[in-house]
Amino acid sequence: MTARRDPDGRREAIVRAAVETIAEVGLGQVTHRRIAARAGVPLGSTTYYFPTLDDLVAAALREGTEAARALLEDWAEALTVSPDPAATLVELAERYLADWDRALLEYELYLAAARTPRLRPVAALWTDGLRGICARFAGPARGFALAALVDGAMLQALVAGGPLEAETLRAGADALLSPRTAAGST
Amino acid sequence: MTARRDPDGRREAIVRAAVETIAEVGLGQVTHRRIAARAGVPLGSTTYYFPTLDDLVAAALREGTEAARALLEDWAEALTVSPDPAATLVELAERYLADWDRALLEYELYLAAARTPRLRPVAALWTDGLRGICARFAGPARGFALAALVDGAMLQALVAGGPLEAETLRAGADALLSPRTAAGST
DNA sequence: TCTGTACATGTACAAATGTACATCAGCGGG
DNA sequence: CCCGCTGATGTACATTTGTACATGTACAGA
Repeated sequence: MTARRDPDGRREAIVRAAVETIAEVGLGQVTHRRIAARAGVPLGSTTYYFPTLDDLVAAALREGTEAARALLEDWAEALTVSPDPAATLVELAERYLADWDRALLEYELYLAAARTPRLRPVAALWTDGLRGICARFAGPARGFALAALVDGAMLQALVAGGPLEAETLRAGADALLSPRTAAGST
Repeated sequence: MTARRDPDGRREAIVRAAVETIAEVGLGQVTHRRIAARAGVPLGSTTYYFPTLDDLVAAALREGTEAARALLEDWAEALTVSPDPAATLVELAERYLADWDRALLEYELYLAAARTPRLRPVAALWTDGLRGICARFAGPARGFALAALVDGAMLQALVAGGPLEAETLRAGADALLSPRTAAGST
């Protein structure tokens, strides 16, 4: 049975393949041919749906990041009902990092955004989301610090090629979430 | 006056050009030709001194990171004599980030190390150095958290394309360096 | 059934790239 | 000055890549 036409589905399959390809080989090694092969479509399809490779990559980064950001809603909920937000935050970060590809994609996006201003709104999907959540529990300044800590701790785990250092993040979260000033401080 | 032979100097010039090229265009767009042009040497020189582009890139990453790590000794000294280590740390991070290229190189290295285990020892030059210093002031767990916070805060500044958020880092450093448990806690 | 439009494909091509290496140049010692 | 070794150069080449597009196919409406 020959597949029926499904332009939307095909376009999405290409974007999904691009997400996976970026995670696997990094932005610098992404090619049309790699994406096409991964999506199981002919080479010409990638340029049919996207004018340039940059456009395809941008679409992939956006899609990957939107998926990650959607997770943050679960984070917010889990932290809200948790009797121990610091411990919960550690668990959430560990779980996030368990999907290595997703984490790599995030940092690929960060580095790309550092060089390419038009990607910054995409990167902000995650950073602003995370910061917003952390600020809800620790106030603005400490909350933003907590978000930076989470990002930094996960990055360091990636660099070391190992798991998140739970005690490190736990100690930091404890300090930043300590009841001393979190709720009422400016 | 024709330049005399200086193989060591030439090799270093190539590595230096590679460092600058990586910072400028990112690891994914680094080419022999770009490095050679930047170093002001003929194309063949890059392959004369380095068997592969990967070897040249690795040498550049190492050199760039060693230079950055050497700065950490200044950090240690400044923090030691400072009456307000948190404020000093913020200043040091701000100054580090003022050299945008250097900061970009660091994160390029991080991301590369996440994918390429043989680069991890190079990345560890910075992460271990920073962690060691922070641990000296905040103890192991909180010190490691502080190091992650510094890395995360700088990364977020790069992503946003703006300056370091001093208040954020300041708030985090204050919390992690608070006298409550820093000196004696395990 | 025919037709026009949209979807899809695979080829072609110019440009770029890493690498290899034949050849040339510099230099020091005899 | 000559020679051999080391340093240096620029060309060549096979491969890869992004992009363009002619051609073919699918499909809905008349």
